[in-house]
Amino acid sequence: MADPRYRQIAEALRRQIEGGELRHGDQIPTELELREIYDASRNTVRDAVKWLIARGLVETRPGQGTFVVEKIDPFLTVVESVAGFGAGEGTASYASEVAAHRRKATVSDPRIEVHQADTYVAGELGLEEGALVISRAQRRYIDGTPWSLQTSYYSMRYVEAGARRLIEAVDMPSGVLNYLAEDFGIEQGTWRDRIVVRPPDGGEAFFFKLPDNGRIAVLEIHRTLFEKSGIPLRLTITTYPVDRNEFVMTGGETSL
Amino acid sequence: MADPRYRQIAEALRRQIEGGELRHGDQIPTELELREIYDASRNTVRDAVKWLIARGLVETRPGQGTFVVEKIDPFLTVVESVAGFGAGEGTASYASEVAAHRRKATVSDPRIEVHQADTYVAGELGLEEGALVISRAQRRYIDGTPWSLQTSYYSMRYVEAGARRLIEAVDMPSGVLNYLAEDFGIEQGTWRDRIVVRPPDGGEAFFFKLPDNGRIAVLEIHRTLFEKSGIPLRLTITTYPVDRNEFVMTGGETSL
DNA sequence: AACGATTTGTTCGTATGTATC
DNA sequence: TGATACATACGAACAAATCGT
Repeated sequence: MADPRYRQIAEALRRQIEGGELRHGDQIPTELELREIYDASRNTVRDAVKWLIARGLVETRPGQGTFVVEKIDPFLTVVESVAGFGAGEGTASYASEVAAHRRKATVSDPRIEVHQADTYVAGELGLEEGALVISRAQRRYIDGTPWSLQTSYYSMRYVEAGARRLIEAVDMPSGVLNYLAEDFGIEQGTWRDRIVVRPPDGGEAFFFKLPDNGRIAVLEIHRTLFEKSGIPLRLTITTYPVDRNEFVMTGGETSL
Repeated sequence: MADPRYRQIAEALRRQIEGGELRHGDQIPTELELREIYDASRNTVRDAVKWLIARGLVETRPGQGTFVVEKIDPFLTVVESVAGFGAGEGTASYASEVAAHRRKATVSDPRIEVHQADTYVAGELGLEEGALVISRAQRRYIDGTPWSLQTSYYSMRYVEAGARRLIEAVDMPSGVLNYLAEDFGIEQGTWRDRIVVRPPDGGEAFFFKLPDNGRIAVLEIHRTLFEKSGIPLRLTITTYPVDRNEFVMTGGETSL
């Protein structure tokens, strides 16, 4: 009784959704019908629907109606395999992510930029702020739907040492790390991950086709990879929409 | 011009907030003042404020006003240290998380329960669904504010093998893993992490004092730790409110 | 292609309740 | 206790999107 009317109506609908009476994709009663069912004004039932929207339970489609949101099949992302078998690189581990669910992964050719490192990138790569870095940004899709954005930052010193393919806008299926290891003897060592959940910016919201309902977020995994010597090799920032992914990381000592 | 009035007002306020004219904690104009400033009805300016609330930019306090939300100092959580130095256990790694920022960490005594494993727990621990498991649940605080909820699940076989302290409701500062290793020779091996972002349930919202504005989420890290032999040792689920944490994980091969 | 019916979106007005100082 | 500020609720009108005829 203490609860306001719009909350009572919203909770009643929520019970129907979570109880299975209204299933994913179903249309819920129209505002006019809800007005009669609960004997409330249209504005009040609209407040109830807004409360459900804010919690991601329903979505409205102008001219059509209000629908229970589709549950998205979570996709399992393997971020790391067992230590000692090497940090999975680029396309290789990405393909293995997809294999588990037999979906088709595609990767855009990288967009290459050379620019000055901001405070964060410089700090992670152990460079002076403003030092030149190469960024390689790729869009990754699964079954044609946008799945993640990935940008890797490298110090210019690898290019100066001859690794010119770093600044070529071509995907390296065998991996940048293999290229650096085989041709230049640069071996990877430890890595460090940082996980951040934050609201998306406009470009991300557009790329991931995120609804503009305020309850959305993206998850970022920042991986700083070091050379065997301990020098930072690269920083990779991968951005995922939070509603489409589960992440699995494996590591630690292994008995194999 | 195409945008509705409430959006225009909301965007104007958003620019003032992000541009620094309105700072964190500041009160924004009252609804009556906004009504005069933008020459709109009270309901319209309220719609604008609701839009800002949904995006986490402001919060309302009945009887007081509407305020720009305080930016929370992100706390750096070290989830894993370098492989080969062992998966950081309970209190030990938790204390090290806190040390970096000189904050005071406290942990509640665990709430112990013996119950039947559901599908997920049974699957992770390699048990039959319905098999008996021990759960040890703790609340963790930093400087007195709730910081995370942690529940660990163990198979009953460790208790049957004599590890009776597993079912005692006392915090083990030296760690459960040390106890199992030193007294019973059970050594830890690989681990696997799963990361999930989801809406909080009622208990979590209460514990973390999360505002009921629909845009909140919690981040769960599920760590399945294996014995050296490959048998699952325990499943630990740690739940964090997403607005208070950043996570750092380190691992991989090390050159030390 | 045009139209009408349906449904949600926006905006206003108004009244009353509740929380805080 | 009164003043201020946000919360809830109702009614009304028109706009915009969608769909079927």
